[in-house]
Amino acid sequence: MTCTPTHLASQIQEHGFRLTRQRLAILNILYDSGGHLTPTEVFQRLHVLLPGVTEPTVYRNLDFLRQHGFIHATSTPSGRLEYQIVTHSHHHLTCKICGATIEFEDEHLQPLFARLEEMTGYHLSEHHVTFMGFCPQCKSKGE
Amino acid sequence: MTCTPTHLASQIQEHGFRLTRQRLAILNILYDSGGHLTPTEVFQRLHVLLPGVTEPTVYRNLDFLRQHGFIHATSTPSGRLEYQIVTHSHHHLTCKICGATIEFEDEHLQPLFARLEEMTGYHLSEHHVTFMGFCPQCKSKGE
DNA sequence: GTCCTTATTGTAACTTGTTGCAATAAGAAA
DNA sequence: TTTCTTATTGCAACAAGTTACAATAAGGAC
Ligand SMILES: [Mn+2]
Ligand SMILES: [Mn+2]
Ligand SMILES: [Zn+2]
Ligand SMILES: [Zn+2]
Repeated sequence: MTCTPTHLASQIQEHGFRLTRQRLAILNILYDSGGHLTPTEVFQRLHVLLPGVTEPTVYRNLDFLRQHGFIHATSTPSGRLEYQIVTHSHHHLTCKICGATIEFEDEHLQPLFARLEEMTGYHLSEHHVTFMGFCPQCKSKGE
Repeated sequence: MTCTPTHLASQIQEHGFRLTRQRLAILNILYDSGGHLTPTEVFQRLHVLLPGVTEPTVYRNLDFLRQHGFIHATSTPSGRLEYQIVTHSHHHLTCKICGATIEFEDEHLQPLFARLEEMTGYHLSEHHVTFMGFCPQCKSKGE
């Protein structure tokens, strides 16, 4: 799976979507960051590259790219979205107290997904889930 | 597990927190609804009961009640939070296309949680997770 | 009941996210 | 290259959510 901005850009065009300067810049920003970015963080960096750009363009493009599978979103504990170019399928475990986040491989979720699909008839499409808990350091402090 | 507003109210006081009219009214609203409510929905209903109440009070109390385990929150696909008084431990499966949501019992998630806890040293505290996918009706239409 | 302490509230200003619509520019066609 | 179509953008106004701080009221002591 190649997930460079260049590769994603041609995917976008192959699907018949327009490759705007804004869209390409957002892909570059996400790629360079390597991790998760909030829409505000994307906007701040994008504003440097393309001074005229506005917030609605950022929100609309992040949602557009996510809807078509070019990037992934995950919910934070506070109910916001963060975006990322996912190169290896993974999920997250975040400490409710200190925020420490670790990743775990998608394969660990597959048995559960298989069972849920069998039970419910749904097709599970989630590839970037965040679970909440307490890290080893904070475990003693609270429930 | 008794989860009536009256019972939750005494729990709040037993923990040394103050039982304000606003706090009690929010519990009643969530209890009467029976399902998930957004902060805005809670505010609209609360405003009828206690005309002077403001949005920050709603957001602060929903977060307060959640933090101390009196109510539960779950993330929607659009990255917002919804709140509920959870009487039986359950999770959700939501269709990305039509929004159809079904519940499944907590016990199905326990084997995964046990394995993650063992692998990572984290203590998983999540009791109200929403997974995304495609319902049987919408399954054919998109990935 | 009155008094006291301070957790909780309302206010005002702010940040973050969304929507309708006219102006623009991506990409196809000539 | 120039022209054409329309997806995408910027703009303006709005909705949702957060914060600092002074005013209020919950609940314990008397
Ligand atoms: Mn990730
Ligand atoms: Mn629920
Ligand atoms: Zn921690
Ligand atoms: Zn559906």
